[in-house]
This record gives sequence, C-alpha cells and structure tokens, in this order.
Amino acid sequence: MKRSDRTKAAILVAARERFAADGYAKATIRAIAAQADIDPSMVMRYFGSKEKLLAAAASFELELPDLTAIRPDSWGDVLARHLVARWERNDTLVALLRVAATQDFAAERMRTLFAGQVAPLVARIEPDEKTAATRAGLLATQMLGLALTRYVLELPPVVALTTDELAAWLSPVLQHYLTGMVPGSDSKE
Amino acid sequence: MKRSDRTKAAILVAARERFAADGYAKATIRAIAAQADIDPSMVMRYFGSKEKLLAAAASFELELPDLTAIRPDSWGDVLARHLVARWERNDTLVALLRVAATQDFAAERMRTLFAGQVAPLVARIEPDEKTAATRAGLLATQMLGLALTRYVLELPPVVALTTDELAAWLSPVLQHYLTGMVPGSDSKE
DNA sequence: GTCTATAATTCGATAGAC
DNA sequence: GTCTATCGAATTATAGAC
Repeated sequence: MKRSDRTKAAILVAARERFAADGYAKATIRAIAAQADIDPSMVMRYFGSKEKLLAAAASFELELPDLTAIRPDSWGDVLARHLVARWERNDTLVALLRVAATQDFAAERMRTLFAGQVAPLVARIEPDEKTAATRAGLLATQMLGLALTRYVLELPPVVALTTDELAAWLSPVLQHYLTGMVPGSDSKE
Repeated sequence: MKRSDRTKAAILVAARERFAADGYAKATIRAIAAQADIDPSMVMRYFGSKEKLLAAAASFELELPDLTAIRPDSWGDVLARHLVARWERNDTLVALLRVAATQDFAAERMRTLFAGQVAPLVARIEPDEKTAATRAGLLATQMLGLALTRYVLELPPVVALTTDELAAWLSPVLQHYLTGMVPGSDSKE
C-alpha cells in the first residue's frame, strides 16, 4: 500500500462529498483538494482532469438483489427495503445525481448505470422485452424521485420519514411497477 | 405595452430555455442574451442579477385541481392526468428542477412551492396534519422523480411512454399516497 | 435605451523548481 | 512526489459613452 494510494483514496472521498453537496461547477478542484488536505495540483496529477475525477468518484454498483430467488408477491417489499437501506447517506449516489442534473456526460453515465444494472434485473422476471424496459424505467422514476426529494431538495416531510416508514410506503408502488398490468389491458394487480 | 416589456418577456423565455437545458452555471447571461437577441447588459439592467433573473423565470403556479370536488376513488386518476399534461414541455418546471439540484436558493424555492401549493391541496382531504404532510411529500417523490427521469436524465424507457400510458401507470400510485393506510396500521387501500 | 469597455474574480490546467 | 507560480479563459457586474 503506497502513500499515493492513500492520497488518491482521500481525494475520492473528498470529491464525493463536494460533488454531492455542491454539484459540478461549484465543487472546484481547489475546494476538493483543500478538504482532502493536499495540493490542488495533485488532483490533476492523479486524475488528469475534473471530468475524469468525477467519473472515478461517481462509479458504483447498485448491488441489487436477485428477484428470481424470491416469492413474486414480496418483490416490492424486498426491493424497497434494500434500496432505502443502501441509499441512506450515500455520497456517491447523491454526487452522481446532482452532477447529472447539469452535466451531459454524467446524465449519460446515469443512463448507462440504469441500462446495465436496473433493466437486466427486471428483464429476468418480465419476459416481454419492451414491457421489462418500461417497468425498469418506472422503478427509476420512483427511486430517483425519492433520492432527489430526500437527499437533494430535502423536502421536510420526506426527510422526516424513517427508513422503515419509507420502505412501507414504497413497497406497494415498486410491486405495482414490477407486476402491475400494462395499460391497455384493464385489470388490477 | 412598451418595448421594454416585450424585451423583458423575451429575456424570460430565453432564460427558461437556457436554465432548463444547461442548469445554473452553464446558462450564462451572455448565452441567454444571445438567444433573446439582445445585449447582455440589458439583462442586468432589467433583472439586476443572475439570481434575480432565475427567480423571475422560475416562478409559476402548479394550478392543481380541487380534489374536494371529485370522488375520492378517482383522486389519483385526476391528479395523474392533470400533472402529466401540465408538465409536458414545461421549461419553467425543468429550469427550476435543474437549478435546484445545485443552487440552495432554488432548492429553497422548490420547498416553498411544495409547502405553498402541494401540501395545502392534500391538507384539504386529510384531516391529520402530520399525515397530510407525509402524503404530500410522497406525492412529490413520485412526481418530481417522473420529471427528473423524463425531462432531465431522459431515461429512454421513460421518455418513450405516451402521456396516456404515464397517467395510467401513475394513477394508482398517487391514489396510494393520497388514501393508502399509514404504515403501522396494516391493511390495504 | 443600447452598447462598448473593462473591472474584479475565479477556475482548470500547465510548467517547472526542488 | 510535492509545491509555487502562473497562464489563459470565462464569468458576473459596473461605469460610462452615445
């Protein structure tokens, strides 16, 4: 374990915090370096550019549960609990979300993350390809909407909820998106 | 109707478009002025500062329907149709949402808009004050999540949905947040 | 009312000493 | 590896000519 590795790790931690708190433009390399207590030029030396620094700092795995190993009627419940727990105080997610609101390359990264991790999960339980993509997209509207209102906009009533209450409210919604009838054929899940 | 009024209106239109497309930092006064085909100094003359320009450009009414005039079991449906229709191609909303992701004063504005327009709507159909605030907050997670994924992140499956399909999917979710049982007392709506 | 010129900052990135 | 110094570019905002 070299000294440089520890320095790089410290930079990444500070970068996540600054990007998550301030977004891309306001999170300056100078501010990130100051928080990591190193020289700003070291950031450039190790990561090449600000954009590459963000790419390194905002890379992560959702580590979604395998729904095929679970009873279908508890999919929403399991997924809600998992995501709420996994996202609580997660600078990496908030950093990516905040930056993606203004930087195209970060939004593209978010789309890639969605296509690579959320869509495949749903594809394994929904045979129709187009329907699977739709269900995954709807899941994203609710989950990213939660992250946005709770961690970025910080709407008071959303912040006030406990993770247990959140999971309880979200569970039937995710279940609806995963198993609900597709509009056109009318019925209820 | 003075020339100056037309100029101000043109600036506001251009500002909404630039803020909605680029966020706060990248939407420069120069770029906004160029799009409105006027001199950058005129923007300062009329609005004083960039922050005041955003405040003027991102002010709007949600014009939510009065749910007390509607049968309770169609609340979700009416609200879903209304919001989906009202938000389609709405630069003002997207501008505020995008800027709120990085600028504290815009996030505060979003919280004010929520507290002033969404919360009161729910308060009229939910007697318990705390529960009403929670329901309103949950509504916001889904509706702002839709705006985020469809208009800002542009997740392909979410963009691909028609407004009718969207309303059909969202309707039971909004109904759940408006009328569903509060976690703790278990039952279904 | 409109525009030019520029002040005052700030930032990402680079060059090079040690 | 680490730091100083600085370049070049871009920004908001202002002062003032016409």
